[in-house]
Amino acid sequence: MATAGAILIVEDEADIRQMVGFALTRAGYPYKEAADADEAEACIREDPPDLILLDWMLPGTSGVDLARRLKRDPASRGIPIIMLTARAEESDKVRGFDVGVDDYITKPFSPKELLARIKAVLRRTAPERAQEVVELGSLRVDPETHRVIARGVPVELSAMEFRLLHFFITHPERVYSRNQLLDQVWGGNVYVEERTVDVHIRRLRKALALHHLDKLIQTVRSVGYRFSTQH
Amino acid sequence: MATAGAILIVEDEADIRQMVGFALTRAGYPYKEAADADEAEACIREDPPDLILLDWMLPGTSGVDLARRLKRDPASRGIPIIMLTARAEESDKVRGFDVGVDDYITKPFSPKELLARIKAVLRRTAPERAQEVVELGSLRVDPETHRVIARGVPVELSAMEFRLLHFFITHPERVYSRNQLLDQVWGGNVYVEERTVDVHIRRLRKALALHHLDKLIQTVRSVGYRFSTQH
DNA sequence: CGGTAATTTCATATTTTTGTAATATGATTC
DNA sequence: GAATCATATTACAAAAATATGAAATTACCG
Repeated sequence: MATAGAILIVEDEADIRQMVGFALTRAGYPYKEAADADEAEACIREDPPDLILLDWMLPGTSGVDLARRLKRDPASRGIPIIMLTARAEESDKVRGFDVGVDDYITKPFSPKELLARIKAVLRRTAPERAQEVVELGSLRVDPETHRVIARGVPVELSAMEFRLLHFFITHPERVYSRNQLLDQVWGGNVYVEERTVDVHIRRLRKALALHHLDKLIQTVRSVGYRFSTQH
Repeated sequence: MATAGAILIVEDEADIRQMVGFALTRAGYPYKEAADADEAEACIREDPPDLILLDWMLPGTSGVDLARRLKRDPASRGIPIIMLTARAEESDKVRGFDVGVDDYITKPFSPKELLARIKAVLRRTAPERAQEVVELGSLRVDPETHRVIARGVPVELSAMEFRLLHFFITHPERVYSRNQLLDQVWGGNVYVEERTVDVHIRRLRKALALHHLDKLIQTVRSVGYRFSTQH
C-alpha cells in the first residue's frame, strides 16, 4: 500500500531537494527523494507516490522524457506530475504540457507558491486514485488490464473512450458539465473545444449500444452528461 | 453586477490586445481592454473582472507595479493575474512571483497555451460552491444530479423549469411577483415579458401534475405566485 | 519518414426549449 | 349578469443545445 500523501522529489541538485523537502515536511507531506530518472522509476515501481515533483533537467534521461514515459504507462499515468523548470522557454513549456504534466513551476520559486500548486493539483486529482476493477450493473471496467466487459463480452474502446467511461463509472449518478469532464478526464492542462466532448460521448454510446448499454449515458440538456443506471 | 467570466487585458500594444481578444472570444470568454495602468485601474474599480492578463512592460506605471498595487488592495487582491512577459529574464520572474501574480506566460505564446493557463488559473481560484439537496414534502430537488424526484419517481423538467422549481423550493411559503421571479430565476439583465412567467408556471405545474403535486404552486391573484405545502 | 489509428474540429441535421402572441377561462366589481 | 381585469391555456416561430458524419489534425509505430 502506498504511503498516504507521499510526494516524490526527482531532482539532481541536493540543495533544491533539501529546500523542497524542508517545505514539504513543514507542510506535513511525507516525501521521498530521487536524484535521477532511474532512481525515480525504481522508487515509483516500488511504492507509487501520490504526486511527483520532477526537475526539468536531469542527468541522463531528462525530466521531460521521464514524464512522457510515466504518462504513457497505464500503471503510472494517474500520478500527477509538477514540473520544476529553470528555463521558461516557450517551446519547452509547450512540450511540457504536451507530455501531460499537471502543472509546472519555474525556479526559483517560493515554498508558498510550491505548496499552493501541490495542494491544487492534489485536490483535483485526489478523488480517484484506486486502480481497482469497477463494476456497475453488467459493466465491468478494469483499469489494470485496460479492459471493459459487458455481460462477459469485451467492449472495444479507444484510450479516450476508456478514460471517459472509467470516470463515469467511478462517478455515477451526477451531472458533469463539458468543462468539468474536460478537466477531469482530459486533464486541466489541455485546451480543447467543449464540443469535442459531445463527439466522444457519441462514440462511447455507440460502443455501448452494441451491448444495449448506451442508455447509461444520459444527456442533461443545457447542463452536461450523467452516467446513471436509473431511468 | 459583474459580467460572468470577464477577463481584462492590460496591454499597450494593440496588435497583441487584438490577438488575445480574438482567442478569448473564440473560447467564449467576454473581455475588456485597457492600454495602460490608469485605464486598467478605472476598469477594475468599475467592474472587477474574474481574471487579469497583465503586460509586464507598460508605459507609465509598469505591469509589475500595477500587480503589486492590486495585490495589496483587499478589494482587488482576490482577482487572479497572469503576467504577459517578453523574453523572460530570471530575476524579473522572481520579482513577478514575489508580487503575487498567479502565473505568467512568455511572449510569443500560442492561443492554446494562453487558454490552457487561463483555465488552470481560473480553476485554481474558483471556489466551488456546495450544491445541496433540497427536500420539501415528497419532492426532492438535487442540483448535483440535476434531478427532481417525486415519491421516488423522476420528474421530467427542462432547464428553466428546474431553475424555477429550485428557486421555489428554496424560497417556499411566500409570494413572488412576476418581476421578482424574472430577477431571481432568469437573472437581472434579461428582458422578457412578464407574462412569460405564466407560461413557465404552467409548464412546471403540468410536469408536477403528473405526480399530483401541482397544487404546490399557488396563484396569488394580482400579486404573483407562491410555493407552499399548505393549502 | 511514411502509414495508420486516434483525436479534435468543423459543418450540418435534428431535437428541444423558450418567449410571445392570441385566445379562452375564470374572478371581481358594480 | 355585463364589463373588466387577471390568469390559464394553446399554438407557433425563433433560438439554443445536442447529435451526427466527415474532414482535418495530431499522435503513434515501425
